[in-house]
Amino acid sequence: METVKVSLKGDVREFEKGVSVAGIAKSIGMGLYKAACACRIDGEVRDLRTPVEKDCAVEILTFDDPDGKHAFWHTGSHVLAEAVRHLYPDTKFTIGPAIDNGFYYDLDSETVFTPEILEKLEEEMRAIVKKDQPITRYTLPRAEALKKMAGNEYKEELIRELPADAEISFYEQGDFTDLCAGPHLMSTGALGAVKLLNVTGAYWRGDAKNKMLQRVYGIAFPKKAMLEEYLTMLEEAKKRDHRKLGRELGLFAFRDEAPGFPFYLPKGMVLKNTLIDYWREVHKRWDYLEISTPQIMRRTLWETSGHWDHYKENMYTTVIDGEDFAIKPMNCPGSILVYELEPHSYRDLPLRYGELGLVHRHELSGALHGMFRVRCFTQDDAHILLTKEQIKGEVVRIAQLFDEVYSLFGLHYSIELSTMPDDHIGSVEDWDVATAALADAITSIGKSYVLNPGDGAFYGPKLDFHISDSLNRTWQCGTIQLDYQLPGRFDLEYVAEDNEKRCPVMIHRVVFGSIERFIGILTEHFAGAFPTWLSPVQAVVIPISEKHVAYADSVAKTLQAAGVRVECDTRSEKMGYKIREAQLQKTPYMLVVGDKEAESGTVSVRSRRDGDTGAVRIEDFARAIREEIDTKAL
RNA sequence: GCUGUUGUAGCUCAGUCGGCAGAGCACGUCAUUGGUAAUGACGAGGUCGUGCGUUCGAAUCGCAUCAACAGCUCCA
Repeated sequence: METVKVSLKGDVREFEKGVSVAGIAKSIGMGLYKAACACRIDGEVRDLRTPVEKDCAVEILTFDDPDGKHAFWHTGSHVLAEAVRHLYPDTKFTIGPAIDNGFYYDLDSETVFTPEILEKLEEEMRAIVKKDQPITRYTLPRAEALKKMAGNEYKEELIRELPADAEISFYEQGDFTDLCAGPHLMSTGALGAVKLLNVTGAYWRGDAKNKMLQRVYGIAFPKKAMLEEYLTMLEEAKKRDHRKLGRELGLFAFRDEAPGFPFYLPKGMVLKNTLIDYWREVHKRWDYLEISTPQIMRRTLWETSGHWDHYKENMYTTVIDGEDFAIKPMNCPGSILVYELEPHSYRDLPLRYGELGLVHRHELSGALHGMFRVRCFTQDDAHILLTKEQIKGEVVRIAQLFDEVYSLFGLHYSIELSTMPDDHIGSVEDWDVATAALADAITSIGKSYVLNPGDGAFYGPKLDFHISDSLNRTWQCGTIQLDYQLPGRFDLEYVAEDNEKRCPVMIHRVVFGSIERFIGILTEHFAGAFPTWLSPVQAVVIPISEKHVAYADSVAKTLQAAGVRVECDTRSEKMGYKIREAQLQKTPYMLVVGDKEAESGTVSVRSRRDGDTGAVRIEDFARAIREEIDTKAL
């Protein structure tokens, strides 16, 4: 008998050559076999059915491993497809992958998959899981694969894209067969608890020109309790939703009269202004010069910049004295006009123009999403003009500034490098150099990035800084965009050391992204309980009865004088009622004052986080909260 | 923009088969003056998103439209 040596977590065991990984798992124990979802052979994720033909290291992946989960959910999508096949046999299957949180299947069907139908499908899925059907894998050469999928133009298209000589793999369970690369579980019974979440539209191959399919989303777990825990987590996440909190906390609002255009309420305005104060402090320290450019500028400007050709769909336009003007969707051309006002020397570079620019963009109605995606927003923009030699150093400097800002809020971010899109201006060579410069700068400071091919701006590649919301969806906040095009289009110049005139490079960058999106992110990140320095109301004084109103007022005045945003709740309600309300408003400190406090010149401090923390002298409280605000403590 | 879903009081939501529009919270008045998450009584508040239609009669059925939500596409 020929054997192979298999290393399992450092433990080397011998098996018959050609043994499947499933067989190996079984030999270790039925528990592991049942929990196994996929495996890694010499570091590569594979199917449990893979025969082991040579000595190697094998790792059995369960649901606890991300790749194990992936296989688990991928099988979930096949079970969904089988259920659809049983109940709606005319449906054409397209693609059905696992995603970060579950799986989906894109279906082409005359039937509209309503929530009621999803329930029926879910029932059918449970029946399939209960039957514990074995899942088998086999391969076919292209011609036979095409024959097998005849009549399904989607699968045929996918098969034709594979190499002509490829052995094309299929997975089969019950009466359902799917073209699929795997890996998959060994049988449908392992799926445990399944749930279909919703149905949405999705274009075939992600192209809006193609037919829109129906995408059914689902999730599955090995145990029912895990599914319930997940659904509870989703409910909890909804409570952090900035749209809900924004209303409850009186921060911002939307009206039908202005879809996508936010209204800031008094408390939201305090938050916004506090962020802006902080932004000014940081940018002054990092040598930025603040400017402000007009809201509406002549069409010819946007023609020169290229926006009129490449961004017109998103621009609001108007006519002044019979001439076309555009409401700015971006701030860069304005900054360029400022740069042009006077000649510049290489000694002035990098020249950093900062601008809190209010921009308007006609976003598609379906894309609007609370403060995350609006049609009118303030970018904390900056345009930096510099020489090619200065690029790397400046990008490093910007990335450091970003890190300082995000760290202050305790935000985690991921970086994406977006490269040249189809619709672009400038030569491929320029794009290559610029893209490499960005990549180089990020790696040089020990950060890593994910490549996002073809997603750059039309004028240059960019580094995007993504931050997650309460549901783990990521939103682009910061961006650093390198631009070799605009300065040339405007014939910008600087006088170099050798007295020659040269054209500078431009960097566009935002840290918050937009104040609106950042406020949305912060609201969800803190679940509305902003750090004291950002809280619209930092402390509320609560007199126990009307007798104590005068003292409460004096406490409020003392704190006001110390620069604390304080309110005094003098309504004739019981203390418990006022505390409850202040707590629900996530006010950092509640200062309860009654006879004892009035006599001793103290306040009884209740923190929203730690509850009643006892009485302190008013001056001491003022000093402590001042310190907390000044250090911008989390 | 596309696909699906949802619009009833400021908020959260009931409203059965087409037959007088409902609750809790919030709001107002009055009483209560209190010690760390909701005091009590009374009161006011809605053209049921909007328009057109079907019907003796529409919150309820149909069509259109607006907005929101989930996702796709797009994007800070």
